[in-house]
Amino acid sequence: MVRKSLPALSPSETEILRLVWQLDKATVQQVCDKLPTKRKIAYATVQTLLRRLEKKGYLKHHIRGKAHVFFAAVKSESVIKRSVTDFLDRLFGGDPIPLMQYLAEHGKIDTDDIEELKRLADKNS
Amino acid sequence: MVRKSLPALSPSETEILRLVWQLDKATVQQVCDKLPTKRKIAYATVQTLLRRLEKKGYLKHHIRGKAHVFFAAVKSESVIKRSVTDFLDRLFGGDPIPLMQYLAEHGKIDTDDIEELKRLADKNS
DNA sequence: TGACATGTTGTACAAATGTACGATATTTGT
DNA sequence: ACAAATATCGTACATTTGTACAACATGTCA
Repeated sequence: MVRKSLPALSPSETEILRLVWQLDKATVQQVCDKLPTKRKIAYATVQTLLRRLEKKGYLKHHIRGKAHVFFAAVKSESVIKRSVTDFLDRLFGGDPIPLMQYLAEHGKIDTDDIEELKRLADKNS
Repeated sequence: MVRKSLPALSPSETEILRLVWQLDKATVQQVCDKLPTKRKIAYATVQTLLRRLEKKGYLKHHIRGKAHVFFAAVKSESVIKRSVTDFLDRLFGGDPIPLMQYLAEHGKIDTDDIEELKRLADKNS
C-alpha cells in the first residue's frame, strides 16, 4: 500500500475542500452557493480550484447529467491532522497550549464546551 | 490613527516571524540556529524571509556591528489573532469547537491543561 | 428538434512564494 | 593594516497560487 502523501493544500484549496466535505457531494454550482457571502469569487475560479484538488488527489468526481459531481477522496481527519500540525508548528512551534489559550481567552469557547472537551481528553488518557 | 492592516504572511514567513518573537531580537544567524533541525533551509533564504517580513512591516531592525538585529514591529497577539481566525475559517468554517476537539482527542492536551483553560474561559464570561 | 442555459476544457497571466547564488561591504583578530 | 570571516544586497528564477475568460459541448424544455 503506497502511502503517497498528497501535495500540500493552498489556503484557497483548503477552503473549497471543506465545503465539499460539508456538502458531501457537490457540483461547482453548489460549492459556489455554499461560499460565505463575503467571499466573492467567480464560478470559474471555484471550478479551477476543484480541478486542482482533483489533480492533487483530494477529490474525485463522477458525472451527473453534464455536470461533475465532486466528492472527497480522502478522509477529512487526515487533512485536518496535517493542517493543524503544520499550523501549530508554524505559529506556535508545535505547542497546542497557546492556541487553546487564545481560543479560551477570546470567548470563542465557553465553559460548557470545555467540560465536553475534558470528557474527551479523559477518555483519551 | 491609520490602522494599516499589514500584507498577509506566507507560511514560511510566519515560521520565521515566530522565531524572532521567541528570540526577542535576533540576527539572521541566530534565527538560523533556532530553526528545527529537521527544517533544512539556507542562511540566504532566512535572510530573504527576514527582509520580506521587514518590508511588509512585521519586523524592524537596527544595526549591531555589521549585522542586522531584527525585532518585531507588531505584537504577536495581533498576528496570532489574524492567523487563527483565517485558519479557523478555512478549515472549519470559523467554528473553533472541532479544532479543540481535535486537540483534545489527540492527546495534545491533558486534563490539567483543560482545567487551566476552564479558569480562563470563566474569567472571560 | 433546435435554441438556450448551463457545464466543462483549455489556457492565461500577474503576483506571491520558496529558495538561493554571486558580488560587495565590513568587522576583527593578529 | 590585512586577510579571513562574516554580513548584506541585489538579483534571479522555477513554482504555486489566485483569479478568470473564451470556446466548445451537452442536457433540457418548449
